[in-house]
Amino acid sequence: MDGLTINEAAQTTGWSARMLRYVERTGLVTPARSASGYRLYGPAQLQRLRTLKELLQRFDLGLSDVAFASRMDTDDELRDAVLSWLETEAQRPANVEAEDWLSFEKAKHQKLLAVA
Amino acid sequence: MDGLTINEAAQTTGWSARMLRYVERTGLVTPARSASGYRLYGPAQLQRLRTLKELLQRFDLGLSDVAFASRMDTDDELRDAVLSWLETEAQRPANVEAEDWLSFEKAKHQKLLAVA
DNA sequence: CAAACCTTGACACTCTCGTGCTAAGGTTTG
DNA sequence: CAAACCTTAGCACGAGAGTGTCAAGGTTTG
Repeated sequence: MDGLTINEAAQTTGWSARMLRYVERTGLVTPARSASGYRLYGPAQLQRLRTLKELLQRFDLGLSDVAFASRMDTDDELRDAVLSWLETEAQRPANVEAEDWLSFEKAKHQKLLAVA
Repeated sequence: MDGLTINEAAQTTGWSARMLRYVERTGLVTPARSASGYRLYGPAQLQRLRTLKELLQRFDLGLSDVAFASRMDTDDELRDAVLSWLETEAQRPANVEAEDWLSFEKAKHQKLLAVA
């Protein structure tokens, strides 16, 4: 059998076996499987698990954060949408298009009488 | 007073006043304040709130996801660390450095007798 | 074959997120 | 000045993240 079983992997990586299964569910580190279904962790996975642990601790992240980053990394549409939202400078009420000012004044003066 | 108050902003954007305060806490949309402390939403903030809502619904994201993306966008160290973790091809136990194979075989054979 | 290990499933508990609502106390405005 | 609105603080609650542990049933191996 080629690879460490879950408890062995747990001990060399510092994760608990329970968490290894959980990490697998998040899709971040997926071990191979033996014919009978045993999880088999190879060197690549082990390294990945160790660095992942470091990453999470260093920046106080959650697995879901990294999972989200991964999603953004592969889903172009998502990444573009998020980045473009972030890039539209927010804190500058100075340079906004006329159209915006219009609806703004409208709302401000009508005081929302015609809110959709 | 220049800007919509929280309840007015809530109605034009579709968020609840409660959520507007919450969104503010996440740091994603911060309104100005009047002398006496009232939140004042300008056109830029209102637009930002509307598009944020759209973004969340379109991709089924949480505010925390966008907040995290924002953090990655501004924190170079974090972004680099996360991206480099994601970029190290995981599922290829084939091309791993010798050093890795070494510690791997070691662990595999010693069966973790010397785990720290 | 029996001990040691693995698998999935599920109960449980702590935290955070996302929301609503109420309370006590200032601010604005007709 | 009184009604209407704002502020922060806090209780509450369902949902999901993160983890442990136990149960029932296969697998591996000395």
